[in-house]
Amino acid sequence: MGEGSLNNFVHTMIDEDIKNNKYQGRVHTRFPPEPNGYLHIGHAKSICLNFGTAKKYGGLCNLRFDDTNPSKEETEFVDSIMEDVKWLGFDWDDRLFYASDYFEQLYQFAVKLIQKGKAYVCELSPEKVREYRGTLKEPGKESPFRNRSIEENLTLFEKMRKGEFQDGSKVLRAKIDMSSGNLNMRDPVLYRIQKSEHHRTGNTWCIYPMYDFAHGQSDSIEGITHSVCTLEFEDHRPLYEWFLKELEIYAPRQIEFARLNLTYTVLSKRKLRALVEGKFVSGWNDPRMPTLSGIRRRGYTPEAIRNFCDMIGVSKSNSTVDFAMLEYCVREDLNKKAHRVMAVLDPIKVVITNYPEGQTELLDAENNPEDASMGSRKIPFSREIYIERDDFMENPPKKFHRLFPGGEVRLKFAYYIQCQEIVKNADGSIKEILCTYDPETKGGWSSDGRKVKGTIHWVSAVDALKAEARLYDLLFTKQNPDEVEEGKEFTDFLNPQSLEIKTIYVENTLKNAEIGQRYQFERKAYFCVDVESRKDALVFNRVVNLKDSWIKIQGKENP
RNA sequence: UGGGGUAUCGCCAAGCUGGCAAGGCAGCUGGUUUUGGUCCAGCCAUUCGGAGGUUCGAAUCCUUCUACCCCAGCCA
Repeated sequence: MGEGSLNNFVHTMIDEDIKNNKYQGRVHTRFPPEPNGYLHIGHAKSICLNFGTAKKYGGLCNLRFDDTNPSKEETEFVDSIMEDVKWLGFDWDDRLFYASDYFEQLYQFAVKLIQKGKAYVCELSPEKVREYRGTLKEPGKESPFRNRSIEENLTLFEKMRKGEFQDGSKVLRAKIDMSSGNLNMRDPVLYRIQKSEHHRTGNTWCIYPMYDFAHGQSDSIEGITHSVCTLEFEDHRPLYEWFLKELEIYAPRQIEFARLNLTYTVLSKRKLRALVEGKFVSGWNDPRMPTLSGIRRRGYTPEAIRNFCDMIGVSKSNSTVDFAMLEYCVREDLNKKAHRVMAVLDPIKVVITNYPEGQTELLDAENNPEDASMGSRKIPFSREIYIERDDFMENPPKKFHRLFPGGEVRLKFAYYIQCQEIVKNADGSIKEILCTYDPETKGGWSSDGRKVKGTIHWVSAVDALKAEARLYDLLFTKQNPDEVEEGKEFTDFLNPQSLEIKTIYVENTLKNAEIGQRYQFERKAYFCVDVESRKDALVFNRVVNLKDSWIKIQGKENP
């Protein structure tokens, strides 16, 4: 949907509407978040669908905050939502709206309904309302206040607005059908009394419209053609349509699609909030969170997210997307964009015994083999270097083509080295590895046609910079953390290894790495400079590992 | 017999005017490679939740059964 190129059932419906000249060929959507939390990857699906659809059809998409419940909504959230939508790459131009913009209009709509004898003020307590509503299988009972006169309803409703009644003492209800199989049609509440301050209208109102009474009418006022929402609103559609019909106003078409579910994570505001409030993560923007702010900090790109939304499609079946698909999307994007750089995450020292002591030379290293225009850099090489601990094995298995006693490997961009000796500590662990290099192989090429099986990465010990690496992994150990047995909570399945902090060595060209910059640490993973990073204390977040087929081979050889 | 939905490869998902199952992810085989990365080539549903039926022919139409999801907030 980033390009609006893929088709889906929503587009099929729009195509029909266009063919039938419904809405005169217009396409106008909206993204309607409630500002009561941070946006997550599931919202990205909706954003891409709504803005993407508008783009595809040359239409418009509004950003509208559904702020009808003052007790839950805050300005902090509207700010973060706007930031996230922009970051994702979408623009609402001058069409920023709030349901609260329409409070007066909505009030007048309610008055109209009362005048038509289609709404009444009900004084049943919340408990009684529930009781009278009936159950899923049994019809409800009519409220004793259902047949008040229009005049009395008008007076009472006006007094509600004036603040003459206590919170919860009265509500305005639609008069529809207490025996409907669809509970939403059993005289739904339109307005409740809530004397709390609204983030935008302050204290000018003490009655607030319910979602059902605000959403469709807001869509109508804005001239929305296709009101796309998630599946759970499917049984609200008859009500959505009932209001527009009774109010005799322009009617958009509501279309429902399946919300996103992702393996190994949770995507409900309630649970995400619980993770933040329970300090299981550092905040809404913790790089392990599926929030857009978390994902952004982690190092995901908007392009990768948009591509992901294109890839997963849009349908009505309740599905759970494999987290691997998201990871595929970032790798694909970062492979093209990220500078390659060398970093050793788990160092072991190698001394090149025949290399002159105290000497340092600069070697050429290309920044991205996928894109020559990204140029090259100079990296320092010296007598002592660090290599990755698992790039050396004293007793290598078959097919291990890295460094081992007597073996020769290529140090990427540098020289061929051969392992001569292992120096151990008193406890038997390896202290350092002594190697010799072949001066004729500078740059990593040999003129005699000799072949080496492996190429490994390294950093010059004296030149390397120490840095902090935050290695993130899946937040949960369970594919579906929402599915918990009796007595357990979703937080019981948090992955204790979701964050590992290490001190690593990186090549000194990273000295001026800027916050938000993404790199590929050769042969390891993509990393992104964290917001907490400083010049003298670099911090890198692991975005995602590179694919590693060696672990597969290893598993097969040594089961 | 509450109402509303959904069922196509391990995971997403096309297909819906009936004509003989796209694509992606994952996986598997090979090839290229100064990243065991990328890239390239090949493989991966005789079958479309089950059972009947209509038809020369059905994932697509009809009947019926089954499974799963959503709804009893003065939340959205």
